[in-house]
This record gives sequence, structure tokens and C-alpha cells, in this order.
Amino acid sequence: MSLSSKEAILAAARRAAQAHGYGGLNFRDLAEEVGIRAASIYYHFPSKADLGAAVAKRYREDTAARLEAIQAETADPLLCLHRYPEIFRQSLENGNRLCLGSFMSAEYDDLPEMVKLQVQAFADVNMAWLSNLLSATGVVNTRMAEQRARAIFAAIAGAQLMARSRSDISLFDALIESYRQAGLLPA
Amino acid sequence: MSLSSKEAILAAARRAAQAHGYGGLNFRDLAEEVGIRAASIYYHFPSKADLGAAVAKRYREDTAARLEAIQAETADPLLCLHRYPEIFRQSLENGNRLCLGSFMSAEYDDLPEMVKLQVQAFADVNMAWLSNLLSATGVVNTRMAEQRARAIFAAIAGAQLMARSRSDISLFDALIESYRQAGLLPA
DNA sequence: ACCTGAACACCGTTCAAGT
DNA sequence: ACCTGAACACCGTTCAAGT
Repeated sequence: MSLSSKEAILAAARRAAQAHGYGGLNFRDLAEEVGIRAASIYYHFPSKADLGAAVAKRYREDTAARLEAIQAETADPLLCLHRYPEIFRQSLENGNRLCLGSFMSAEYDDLPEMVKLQVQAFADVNMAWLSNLLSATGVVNTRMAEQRARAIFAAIAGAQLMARSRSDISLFDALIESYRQAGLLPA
Repeated sequence: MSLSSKEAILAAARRAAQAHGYGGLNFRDLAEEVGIRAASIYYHFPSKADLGAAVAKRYREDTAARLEAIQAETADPLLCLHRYPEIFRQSLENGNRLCLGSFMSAEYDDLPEMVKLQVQAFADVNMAWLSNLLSATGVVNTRMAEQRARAIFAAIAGAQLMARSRSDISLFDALIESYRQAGLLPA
């Protein structure tokens, strides 16, 4: 059975936003991909801001679920941390797309307030997960875990941004490896 | 004496692009700031792509000049490296703006070819400068300098992106400090 | 419930025409 | 050389009307 229109819109909007940003999202192209008319999107989402916020919210929820899945599969916190870059790598694998949080951070000035809130929440989810696992490893003390979590999140987002601009996933892998060698990420 | 229209357009376009990206650049607002009509911009730049490429080229040249200035002022390569984040910090100081290379990397899919080339060139200038100085310090061997230079560039771009989304320069400083503590940047 | 055509006001972009 | 009016294509949005 196929997706409901609302779910199809959300999925297409997410893909578009990861490739072109919130500003690059447009209802006519979106509608064409879903197989309806642009005006029909307004039945499901009252405005572009609402659609953007819904996309960002879903993106955060999906990411949170994936992080929880990693933690469920992988008992060792060091191994969990080792797997963290997967999240960003998969966006590159999926059509050289960017993390939605990164793209929207670049566009931050021009985002509706309700979208900004979701972007912050996305970053918070990532940093909390990282901080929690860093503490669990004992590699850094609890006081430093939060600080290190922010640094890791920012650095990996930067690595993805650079790899995307070169359309080169192996560059992403090499950057992550460099972070490990340098000591930013646990080896 | 005041700037020529062409220079005034370049300056205003740069500021706009660092705040709203290439996609967010618009000729009417730009023209209003310069004091001419939108159509007049096309006398100086035959298309938006040409303007974008000119802005990115100038941005790269300015950055190269600032990096050379740091090197001229500061004999010790370790001190030069210590000063590198200044480049990104100043964009944040200047109206919470993003590095043009970062914003355009996010928008990469939608960039005209001539703009893409300048974005690559900008990254290359930064990485070559970093690599050269890293080699000079002897902290890493020459073989690793290039790899580390990429990692530093990507990580600092990520730090700026995150600090901007929180409108918090002190967060940028804290992230740089974390990179030093972790060993990514020479302390 | 779900969708659409047609229209609206606006905006980025272009170009022939002005001075 | 330098600038502009006017037109064009496209956008987000609305709404009465369709099924």
C-alpha cells in the first residue's frame, strides 16, 4: 500500500530541503513529485512555515530513533560513538544530501520561528546523545562530555558539508578518520 | 570619495550572500542598497551567475590577502595557526554572517558552474595555507599536513555554522578551544 | 475528506530602449 | 558609459468549486 498524501509530501519535502534548503523548497515541484497540485498541499499544511516545521520535526524524530537504535544494537558506548558518523554518511549516500539541521543552520536568519525551534531541537538531540555516551565511556569526565559533544557534532557537520561540496563520500570518511587520529573522536 | 557602482554592488552582494546565500541574493534589495534600479545591476554583471562568481572570487582574494597578512605579521607558524580562526570569527562579529564558502557549499547543487569553481578555489586557498603552516611547525609530518589541514578547515566551518545558528560568538570560541583541547588544533 | 483551476500580489530576471 | 521601464516567469497563497 502506498503512502498517504500527507506522508508523501513530508517525505518529498524532506528530500528537497536536504538538497536545496528551506528557501529552495517550492510547492509546485513538491506537488508534481507527489502527483497532486500545489494548492492541494495547503489542505495538509496551512503554510510553508508549517510544512517546514513538520519536516524538521519529523527529521529530528527519525534521527532520534536511529540514535536509539544504534544504542540498542551496540552495548559498548565506544562502539556507539564509532557508529555516530553513519547518520551523516547516509545523507551523502542518499543523493549527496546534507543534514537538514546544517542546511537550515545556514539559512537560520530567514527561517520562520517555528522552524528555528525544530532546528535547535535537532542539534540538542544529537548533542545529548553524544554527551551521554561520552560520559559512559569514561574517556572524558562528565563535566567535559557536553563540551566535547558539541565539538564533535559541529566538526562532523563541517565534514559532511565539505564532502558534499566535493561529491566525495570517501572524503567524509577520511575527515572522520582524521578526527580520530587527532583525538577529537575516540579511536 | 565613494565606491563605484560596481564595487558597491560587489560589497553589498557579499554581505547579502553571507547572510542569505546565493539563492537568497536578490537584485531588488541589492539595488536599493546601492541606490540604483535592479535592472542596472545587469550592466555591471551580465547575470546572477556572473555576480555570484565575482563575489566568490573577490571573497577568496580577500581571504588569501588576510591569510598572507597573518603570516607577514606573525613569524611563528604555531601562532599563525592559532590566529586562523579569526577569519571565521570576524564573519560572526560582522552581523552574525557565515563564511561564504560554507553557505555556498550547502547550496552547491544549485550553484552555476562558474560559482562552484570559486567555492572550490576558496577551500583550496584555506587548506593550502593551513597545510603549509602545519608542515612548518613540525607538529605533523608533511605527509599528514594536508590531511590535517582539511580536517581543521571542515571543523572550523562546522563550528561557525553552529555558533551562527545560536547567534553566539562565545560558542564559536568555546568550540575552537575544545578542538585545541582535543588535539585537532595545536594548543 | 480530499483535491483542483484560476486568480492574486509579489519577486527575480531579462532586454530593448533611453540619456 | 550607464541606467531604466516594462515585460516575463515563477512563487506562496487563497478560495470557490469539484468529486
